[in-house]
Amino acid sequence: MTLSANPSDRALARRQQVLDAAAEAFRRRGFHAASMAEIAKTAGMSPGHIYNLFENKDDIIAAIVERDCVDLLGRIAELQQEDDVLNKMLGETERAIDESAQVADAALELEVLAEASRNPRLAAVVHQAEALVNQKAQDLVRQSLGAAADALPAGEIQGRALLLAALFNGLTALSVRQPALSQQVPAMAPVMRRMLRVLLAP
Amino acid sequence: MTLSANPSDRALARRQQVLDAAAEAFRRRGFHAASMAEIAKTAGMSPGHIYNLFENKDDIIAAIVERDCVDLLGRIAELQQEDDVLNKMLGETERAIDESAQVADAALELEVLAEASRNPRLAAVVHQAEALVNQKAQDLVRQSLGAAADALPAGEIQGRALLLAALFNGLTALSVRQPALSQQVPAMAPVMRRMLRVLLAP
Amino acid sequence: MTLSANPSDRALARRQQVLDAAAEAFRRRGFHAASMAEIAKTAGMSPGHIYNLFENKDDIIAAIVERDCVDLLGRIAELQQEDDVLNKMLGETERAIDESAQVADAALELEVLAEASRNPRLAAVVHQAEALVNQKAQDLVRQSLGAAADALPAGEIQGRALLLAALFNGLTALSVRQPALSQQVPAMAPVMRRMLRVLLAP
Amino acid sequence: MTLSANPSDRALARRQQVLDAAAEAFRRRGFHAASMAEIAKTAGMSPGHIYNLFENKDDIIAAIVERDCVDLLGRIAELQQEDDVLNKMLGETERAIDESAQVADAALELEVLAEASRNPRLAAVVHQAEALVNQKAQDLVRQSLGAAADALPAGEIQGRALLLAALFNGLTALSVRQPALSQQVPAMAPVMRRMLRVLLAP
DNA sequence: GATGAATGAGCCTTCATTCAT
DNA sequence: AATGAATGAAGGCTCATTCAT
Repeated sequence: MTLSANPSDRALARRQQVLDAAAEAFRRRGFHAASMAEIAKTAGMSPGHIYNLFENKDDIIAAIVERDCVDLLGRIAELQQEDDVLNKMLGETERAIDESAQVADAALELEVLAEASRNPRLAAVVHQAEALVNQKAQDLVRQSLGAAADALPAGEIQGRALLLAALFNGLTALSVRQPALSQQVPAMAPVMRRMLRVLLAP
Repeated sequence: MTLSANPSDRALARRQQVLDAAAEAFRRRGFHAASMAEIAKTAGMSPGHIYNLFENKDDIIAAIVERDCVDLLGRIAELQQEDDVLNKMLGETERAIDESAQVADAALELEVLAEASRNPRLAAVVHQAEALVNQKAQDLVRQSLGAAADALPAGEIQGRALLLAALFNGLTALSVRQPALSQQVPAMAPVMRRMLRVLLAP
Repeated sequence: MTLSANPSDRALARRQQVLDAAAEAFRRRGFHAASMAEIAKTAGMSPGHIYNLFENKDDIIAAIVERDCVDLLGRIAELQQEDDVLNKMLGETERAIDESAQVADAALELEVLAEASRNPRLAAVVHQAEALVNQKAQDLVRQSLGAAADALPAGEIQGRALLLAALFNGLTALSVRQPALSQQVPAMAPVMRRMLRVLLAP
Repeated sequence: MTLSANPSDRALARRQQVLDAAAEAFRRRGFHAASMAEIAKTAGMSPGHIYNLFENKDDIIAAIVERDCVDLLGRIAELQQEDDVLNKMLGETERAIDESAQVADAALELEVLAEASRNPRLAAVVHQAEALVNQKAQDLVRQSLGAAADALPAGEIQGRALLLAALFNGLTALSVRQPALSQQVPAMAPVMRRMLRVLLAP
């Protein structure tokens, strides 16, 4: 008996290596331009072995999306720990804008979406992830509204949650269009705060 | 001597054929997966001839971006003809959301952005287009604010213009994430109207 | 009636334009890399029209070889005007070496030979040209030997003529191998003179 | 574990297969007309795999030149083993002429030179090879001259070595121009012997 | 588990050549 | 005589994927 984890754990760790390597390669080169050879090299294993861990290249990107989704859910959950969600977000507006506008991540995110609009396998993963995120976003809005939530017309919560998502997705897209969006954060922050109030205040 | 247009016009028409074919192919398959052969076939010409009209594949997508940019500028200009920009937009909110959320266009738009984040040639075109659009967006905000525009702190106009852009870009991205976003338009519209007021009202 | 020459003359002049343009393009880029489009542009006419003057690309290079052959025959003929061929050549050894070692021309000449070893049409032209040149070379050797020529064994004249040709062809080839052969002319000239004596003196 | 050689040896053997196949294809079709597909088929592997062994098509021809250079150096070294270099060469004149005049090899050699005059990568290889060969040729001349070598003016050795190279290069070129040069060997041999004496005797 | 040699389909691009005008 | 738009075959090269070891 060795000290090493069981086979499944070992495989899981190997998968993580691949996901890390792939995420970096995809970010740097894009999904199509990143080669399996490059990923394998970065991950410190042979190209052939990747196929023992993942079905194919698509499978890797699907796994990355799933992992990123878990991250996002975690961050939403953290936010929900706060007593006053709105004020927490108002206090972190600058940071939140800046994070959404990181071009490096933006590229991968946009490419994933573009790819998902054609690749059913990836679409399924994205839709499932979005369903979870949207659910949490609605929870967040409801929590932020407090008692006032119950008085709202049907669909109001969902409308707010969707536009909240749109706003942050939009910053990601805009970060590619605007070469230096992060320098515009001071201009955007006050307006952003007003919009967050529209979305999260009763 | 014929009645036909001059050579330059002919070439221009041929270029349009290619752009139409390419836009469709890119939408259907993605930029990388769409082959020049496929584009040529759809455009009704030989692959070789495309290279008499465009430098290469990149050049085609750059031209598509430029064409789309002109379209968008035109639509903004139309909006500026209105006396009351804000009310015009409030009246067309549903239609505007729906248009931003057309998945077919979304795919191409997102892929262009993803590609631009790595391809300098395309990045230049996207940035230049965005500069024009952003200028027009600021004009629009200023016009909508009327006299109140002058009293605002520096950056306020730009902040509003940017978040206006982000909002619509975000709907585009979200349309891929949410399989049936167009069915959520009724839920989003009222919230959207409040956000537009934040962005366009004094 | 115009002042222009008759149609045939006009065509001949047009052909010369093409040959000049092609020779330059071939020298600069090589036979295969030089495109008909480039030649047409340099020649100041359309690609299509070249095909009214020449059968195809091979035909152009064949015509160039023929023209160069005429040049060479002319230079040999000039030399034959001299009373004392050997001394004339000994006096011009440096210049002769240098001329054979012009890399720019060398490239085309070598490429023509390489091409001729596979292309029967071109081979025919090269062989015919060589037959003429070799005949003249033998005449030159015989003239240089004077009365002593008659006493020589059969084949001696031909042997000398062939090695004379080999020597100059060899300088052409060597000029590509040796990056700065022209700087070696002073070292080669004295040896070259001794070799010329072996070939041209009784 | 097998008895097979280590991976590097295997790759080396595969490279040789490619070089053999490519040399044949280049000879038969020329460098530009020979396709990678043809080379791959002859070499008994897929086109793709060639790119695991060589960077690209240029790299293959460079390797062929290097291999031929090693061959030539070997043959010169053999000659240097002889006590009396000059007499050895005089005894083998016919064979030497015939070997230089093999049209099949000639085509490849000439094409390499033509290509080298435009392709810097190949030029570097050719120049480096020539530097080695020229060095050996000078050694050979010096050895053949014996003690007399020291009394000669500067540059004399180099001049002889260069013209020795030119002579054999010239036979190669001439073999393409003269359809049946090998039948002229008897005519050339006596003259050639006199020239070798000029180059190698004190 | 792990390697990396090997495959082969497919892509972008070039270019000699043709032909309607 | 002259144009230049148009063709289409072919080429070099890449890369996801497989498989013997």
